[in-house]
Amino acid sequence: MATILEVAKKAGVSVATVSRVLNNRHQVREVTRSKVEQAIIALNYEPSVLGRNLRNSESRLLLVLIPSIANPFYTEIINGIEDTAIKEGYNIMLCETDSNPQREAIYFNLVRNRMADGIILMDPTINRNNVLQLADQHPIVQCSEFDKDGLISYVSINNELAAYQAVKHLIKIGRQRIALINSEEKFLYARERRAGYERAFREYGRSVNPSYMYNIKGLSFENGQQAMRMLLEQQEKPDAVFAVSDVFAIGALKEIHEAGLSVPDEIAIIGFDKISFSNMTYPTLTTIAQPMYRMGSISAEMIIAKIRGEKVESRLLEHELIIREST
Amino acid sequence: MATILEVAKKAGVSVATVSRVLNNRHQVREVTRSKVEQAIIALNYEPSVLGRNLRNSESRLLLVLIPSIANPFYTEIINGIEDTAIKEGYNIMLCETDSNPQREAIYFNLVRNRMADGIILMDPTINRNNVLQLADQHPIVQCSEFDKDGLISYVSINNELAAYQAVKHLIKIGRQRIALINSEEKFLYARERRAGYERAFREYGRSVNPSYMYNIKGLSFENGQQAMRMLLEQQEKPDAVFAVSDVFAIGALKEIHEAGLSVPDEIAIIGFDKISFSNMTYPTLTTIAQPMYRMGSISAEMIIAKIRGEKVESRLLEHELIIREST
DNA sequence: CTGAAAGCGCTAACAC
DNA sequence: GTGTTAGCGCTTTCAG
Repeated sequence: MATILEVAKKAGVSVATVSRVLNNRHQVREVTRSKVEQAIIALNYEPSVLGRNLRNSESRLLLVLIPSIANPFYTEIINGIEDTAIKEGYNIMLCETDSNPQREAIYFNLVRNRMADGIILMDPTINRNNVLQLADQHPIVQCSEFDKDGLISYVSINNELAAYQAVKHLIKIGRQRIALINSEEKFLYARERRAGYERAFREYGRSVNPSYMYNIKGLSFENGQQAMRMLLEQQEKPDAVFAVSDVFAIGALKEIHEAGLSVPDEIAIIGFDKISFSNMTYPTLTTIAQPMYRMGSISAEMIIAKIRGEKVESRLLEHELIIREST
Repeated sequence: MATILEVAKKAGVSVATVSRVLNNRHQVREVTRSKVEQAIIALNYEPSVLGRNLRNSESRLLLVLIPSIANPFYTEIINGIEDTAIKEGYNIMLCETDSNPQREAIYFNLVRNRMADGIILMDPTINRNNVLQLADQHPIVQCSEFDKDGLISYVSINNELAAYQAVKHLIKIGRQRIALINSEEKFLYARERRAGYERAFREYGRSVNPSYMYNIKGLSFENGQQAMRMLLEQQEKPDAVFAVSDVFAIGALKEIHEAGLSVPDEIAIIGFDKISFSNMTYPTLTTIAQPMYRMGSISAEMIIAKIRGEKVESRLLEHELIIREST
């Protein structure tokens, strides 16, 4: 494996000159440059990023932390991150926390020990103190879930408003008993979406029925299915469901099918996120579209700006109600 | 940001000693060790992996190349990779190629310039010559799709046999007109699965009907849906479909529903992979389960062994036919 | 058991 | 325009 020194010798120049052509500094004569380039080709030389990183004290790596890569909500965000990261000369290290604090600790150390230049954090279950402590020393941006105190920059959507619009849509199509399948309320998005649900009820002079509101642990299809099973066991079944994720909604839909009920005739259902599956269900799923790709690409821009020492502003992006067959 | 030198000074020892306690070398007196440890805590010191990497000429990073993170087939494999990588002190850089040769080139360079110690390659569309050239110089393992010439280590399953069993299952439940929704045959798995499909036909003395065999571009739900649409336009509709991925099968299922046909009564359908969503469709999907987690974890073990300079053997793992409601 | 010192491969002052 | 040289932060002989 050739080094810069060997290239320099072969080309009959100094390592500094080689470094200059490598980094496209324009203070190199054309003749010299081509001599160097030939030596590079002859030796099949590839500059070691290890030396460069140490010298520049940077890794050009972005750490992206998600709870689970299997959750399709994150995949499009990651696309957005990756595209802009590459454009800016960064690569991403995608890591799953499994919402496991130990893993989280390992990954946080990756930025402490300079393996990564910054973190885009998408795990909502994170320990708040640890994050704040890390944010004190290192660039960090939260995407989707965030800390309301505003100490850490974030990009997200207006969850309260989105939920409000979702439930209002169900009310407008004439539904009376609207259930809520929600996550645990330790998550900000869960609290805000419940608030939106309640606001819609208030606005139409209705009172919420706590037995129609489920907070479930976990984020999988099966969890949504379980919640729906409980809901269907009630004396008076709901005639509509607002699920705070498409994944939950799809699980719920499955359960409704198994119970032999029809969607949307007997039960209307609305999800959240607009993951690609949501268009493959039968019937297709009404949902709130989050601008996931943009959320990712803006997160990447923000974290890179922070790494460069620039000031950045948190952002709330637009969402959109997508009406399809399930309502 | 404290350096090893500052710690050494504070503890009144040399940097060598600090390095020794950092790396748990046992040739350090207990008193000295604790002096150093206190200094580390006092200074809130974190060793820089940049210096260490340069010195050791390794990055402890594994590059994982997949066509698309949105494809659920890969997500469980990645889980397997990540778990064993962490156990061995490696982290993974997950990168999407989008089956784009330019991106592929960027990522291949990551190992050439020592940003990553090795590659787990899962993109089937890769340029063969480039891979072979890279494999000549750097550790690389193929997962799932591989090169039959055996020049590069791989872990996969017996695709021909799996497809044969899938089709045999359809024959055994009495289906006469069994269609095949396949990928492009530039992929080895597509060729092998077709071979398995044909073997089952031969074994039962049937001849294949080319108009029931579709090779489609792309890997998305929509592609499966399109293929099914074509299939349903034939004078004599198929009464069963073998799709080479669950994603295709789910798209096909959607199209069958839209055509008002019932599954499995009018058309039986079998997928491939056993992604989690395959259990949430209506009806649930019969499929071939690939041992995705194990494929991932074995790939990781193999690449790490290679990095260490050990010899490794390619592996074909067991699959399993999972019969559910769609057949 | 500990320290001195060389050096991993690169970049960027600084000098000419 | 180009070369010399001093590190970036760490690990590891080699001495003692």
